[in-house]
Amino acid sequence: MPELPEVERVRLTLTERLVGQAVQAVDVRRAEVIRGSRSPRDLLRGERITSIERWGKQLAVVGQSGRCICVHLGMTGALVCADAREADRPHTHVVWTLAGEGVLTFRDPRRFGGLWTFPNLDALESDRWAGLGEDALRVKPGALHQRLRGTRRSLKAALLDQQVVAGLGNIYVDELLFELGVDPQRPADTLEAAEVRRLVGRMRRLLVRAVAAGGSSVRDYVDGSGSAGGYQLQHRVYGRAGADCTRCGRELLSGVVGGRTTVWCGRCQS
DNA sequence: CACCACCCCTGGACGC
DNA sequence: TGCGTCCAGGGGTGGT
Repeated sequence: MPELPEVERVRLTLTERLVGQAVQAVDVRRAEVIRGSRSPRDLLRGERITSIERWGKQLAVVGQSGRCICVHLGMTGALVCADAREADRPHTHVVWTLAGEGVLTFRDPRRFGGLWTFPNLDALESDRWAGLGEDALRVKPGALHQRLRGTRRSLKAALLDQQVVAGLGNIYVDELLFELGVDPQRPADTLEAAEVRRLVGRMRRLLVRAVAAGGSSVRDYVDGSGSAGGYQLQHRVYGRAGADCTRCGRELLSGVVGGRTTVWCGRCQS
């Protein structure tokens, strides 16, 4: 579930709790979640954490040497900095013991997420993040228009594609298309420049509001301090198939678009 | 290029 | 109570 707003909440909460802390020990309980070197040094043992970065739905925990760990939360991943009891929770695959007190844990029941280690942030950016589109909070209308023009897929499928723009998932694409009043099946290459400008503006507003509300906790998302978000209470379409459109009252439709369950209003989005 | 089926994996909801 | 089935959607892959 973690999309840009949730991952940004993790970044903000971990920045508060983790930056400046030193990693004393690393316990890898399930090695296959680490794609890349498993050397304790590469997992930041003995390092002080200097920053937490984000690109789209991915995070980087950066150490003083420049070494970094890229974290992708997948569907059910959580990166939590809390007291040592956090390490006892099921599906906790990696535990970093911090020098002061407390631990950082990577937990992921479904294991769609994972960790990638890099010698420095430049290597992460060039080897892994270079394949992503621009971050959804930073992309400019011109650049996005360029990408959308190049594909005949549905707008929904294009916006879900992390190579087009990084950070949106099923929840926020559906919410955004409702805000825009645009049919999810509309071909991406039919949007005009003015429409893309409006899309970028609404996308930014939607994401900023979702971050401010703590992100969406639909099932099990929690931030870097273990707290759930509240934006799920403001969803207009996601998870509301069959309910009434908040704008016109008509029953919301549900179907598969871009390979994903999609909810929209047949009247407001046509 | 676009779409599809299928894969990774677990938990929760639901029907009987 | 418990069991089977389906679904959730972050990704990837290989075939049509």
